[in-house]
Amino acid sequence: MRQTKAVSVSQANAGYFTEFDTLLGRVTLISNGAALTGFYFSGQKYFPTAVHCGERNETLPVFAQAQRQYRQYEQGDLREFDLPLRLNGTAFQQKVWQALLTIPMGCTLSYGQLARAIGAPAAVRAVGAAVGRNPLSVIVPCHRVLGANGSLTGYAGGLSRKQRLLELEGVAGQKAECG
Amino acid sequence: MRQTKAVSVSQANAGYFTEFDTLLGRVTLISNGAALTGFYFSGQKYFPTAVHCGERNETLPVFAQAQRQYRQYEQGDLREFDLPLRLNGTAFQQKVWQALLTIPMGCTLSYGQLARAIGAPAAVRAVGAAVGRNPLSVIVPCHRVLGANGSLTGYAGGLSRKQRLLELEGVAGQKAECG
DNA sequence: ATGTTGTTGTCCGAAAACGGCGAGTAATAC
DNA sequence: GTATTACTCGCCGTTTTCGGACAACAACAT
Repeated sequence: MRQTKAVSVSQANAGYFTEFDTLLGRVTLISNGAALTGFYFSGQKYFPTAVHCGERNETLPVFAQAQRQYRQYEQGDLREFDLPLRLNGTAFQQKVWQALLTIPMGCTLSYGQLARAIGAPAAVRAVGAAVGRNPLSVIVPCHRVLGANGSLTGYAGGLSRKQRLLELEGVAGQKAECG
Repeated sequence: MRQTKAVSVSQANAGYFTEFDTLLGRVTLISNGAALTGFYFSGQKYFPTAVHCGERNETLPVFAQAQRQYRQYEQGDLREFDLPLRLNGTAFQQKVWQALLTIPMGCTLSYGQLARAIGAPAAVRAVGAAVGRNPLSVIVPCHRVLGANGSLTGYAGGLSRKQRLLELEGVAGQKAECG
């Protein structure tokens, strides 16, 4: 009677979640109670399994805060999110996501530039993978990363969302490297 | 720069813990907030890493309840614990631990008997391993399992503790199978 | 444009190692 | 002759390790 995999520690789940609707579709927010740990568009790739989402919670301050700021962002009235975040991931992923946080609105970067920025110039594909696993869409602006030739390449939430986010930020599709 | 293992989900920790002293040394209790999930003697093997313990909490009802009952047990005034428990483990481990819960105070069983009891008569060593990983010392009475020849064999909290627990329960070291 | 190749972190499955045993056999102790 | 001890080997779930496949790239060749 061999077992498939084993739940091992299991420790129930990580916290709370809520949902709200945006111009780009329904969004699920996830939190550990204090910081925001997830921002996923509906149907998004790598969406965490239910067990990681925890229980629904409509009163968490960080959720209200995130929604408020997202509304402003959506209207073009917010250029930078200011929220308690918690990025759960490997050391490599953390480095990549931290680097993403430094890309200002309206600017873009290529995967290669990003790789060089974190000191792993050859790990370009690995960077691509890490960018794809970004748990905080929009807030950690992985949509500001384009191919070296300016192509959209990919987006866990779908390329059309990436396109619209960039338009919203005033990037018409081509590269817009800043500094 | 290969990485060792990756924290992957991590999801912070599982809940709360507290500590108290007993005749057999300091004990750490762990809980998810509702049920008791851990009872570990200080220095015990397989003690969960800090990340699983959560934050200190001195007011949790289940902690008070557990300490009260343990005091009574320690004095020989309690023959059976009555607490909300939560056993986190693989399916196999759960079966083993559940079986342990049915061994009455003052009785013992061998690893082989235990294996047969859960319907896996050949999985004797696996049973031994599972018994060793028991997260709720004393409460899930893994100390009541002896070798087929009545020897103490092993105990995550140290053989002397196993010995003393058995003495407390009126088992003088030899087998005391009940039924 | 299209195809090919180099690179590297992560995921996943397979395989091996590891025990809180126990039964059976062989080697001693009376 | 019994009775103990010592050793060997099979058992099986879990944990660790290891190797291969994959990918939101980029540079180069054609």
